[in-house]
Amino acid sequence: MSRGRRKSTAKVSLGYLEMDIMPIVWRHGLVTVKEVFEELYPSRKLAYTTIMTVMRRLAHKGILEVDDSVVPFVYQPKVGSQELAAAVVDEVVDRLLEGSSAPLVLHYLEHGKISSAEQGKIKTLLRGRVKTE
Amino acid sequence: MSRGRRKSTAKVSLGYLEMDIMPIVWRHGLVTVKEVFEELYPSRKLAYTTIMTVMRRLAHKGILEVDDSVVPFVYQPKVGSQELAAAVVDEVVDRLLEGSSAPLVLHYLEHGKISSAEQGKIKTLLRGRVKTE
DNA sequence: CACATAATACTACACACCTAATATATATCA
DNA sequence: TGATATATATTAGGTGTGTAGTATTATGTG
Repeated sequence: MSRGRRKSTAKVSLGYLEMDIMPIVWRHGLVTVKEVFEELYPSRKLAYTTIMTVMRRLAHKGILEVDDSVVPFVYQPKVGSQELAAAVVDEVVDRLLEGSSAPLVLHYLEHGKISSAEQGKIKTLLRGRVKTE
Repeated sequence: MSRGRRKSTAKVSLGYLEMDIMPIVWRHGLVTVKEVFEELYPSRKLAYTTIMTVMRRLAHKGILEVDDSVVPFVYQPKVGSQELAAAVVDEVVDRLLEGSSAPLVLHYLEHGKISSAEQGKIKTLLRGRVKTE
């Protein structure tokens, strides 16, 4: 059945500030600490060095990649948003829901905002599904 | 669009051990520290007092309720698994995916195990959906 | 090149969570 | 009721994350 191992991104655990920074990085693709700092500043009055510390930690975790051959350093994401979100959420699903994602899916279908386009994708997926169980 | 407040369960944040304990509590409904300890022990060789400390913390967070009128104390969940999982995952979705749950839903429809019964529910839901967005 | 400016490195503190040892209180049994 | 077993309370160390100050290094400018 090859339900295979928890794939690549193992041992994922992110703090809230780390999570808040990631979307900015994804939007930019290549980004400096300063750019993240300035984009985040209006909503979160954090020190520049705070952002730097956190971005360094993200790099240390393998979630960001740093090019330190130029100054200021240029950061870029090593994993995509869906991949990372799925990895983080998997930890929760595995623990709280003991692996069954269905309740969560139902929850979001009921309460989340899903565009028509996405509903279409879902229907298509459902048609072609192999019923696992 | 009433992006409204995060409903009841506000400020949800659980550690991994806290999460590992919750399914046991849900299964029992009413449970003592000892029962949780014994059920968890085969897979996690933790001290009895460790479980006690964590369960007390969960109670402090309002996730468990304690009846200390009897000894040993009896704990019970104050929130259901789906509700709690959704609250925790919402934090991640709001941050990493900036609120759009669709990518996650698609991810689980593709990679998660969804029973036929659940697929049926999903289809029904989809049929009756108000297309938001 | 000297100085100002910008960036990075280092250090640190607070709090949450995991873990558990030790101390104290509560039941239970002979 | 005294001893024993059981449970709870207290205390604490280690690590991760949020936050940021200070020190050091690199860059740009006159």
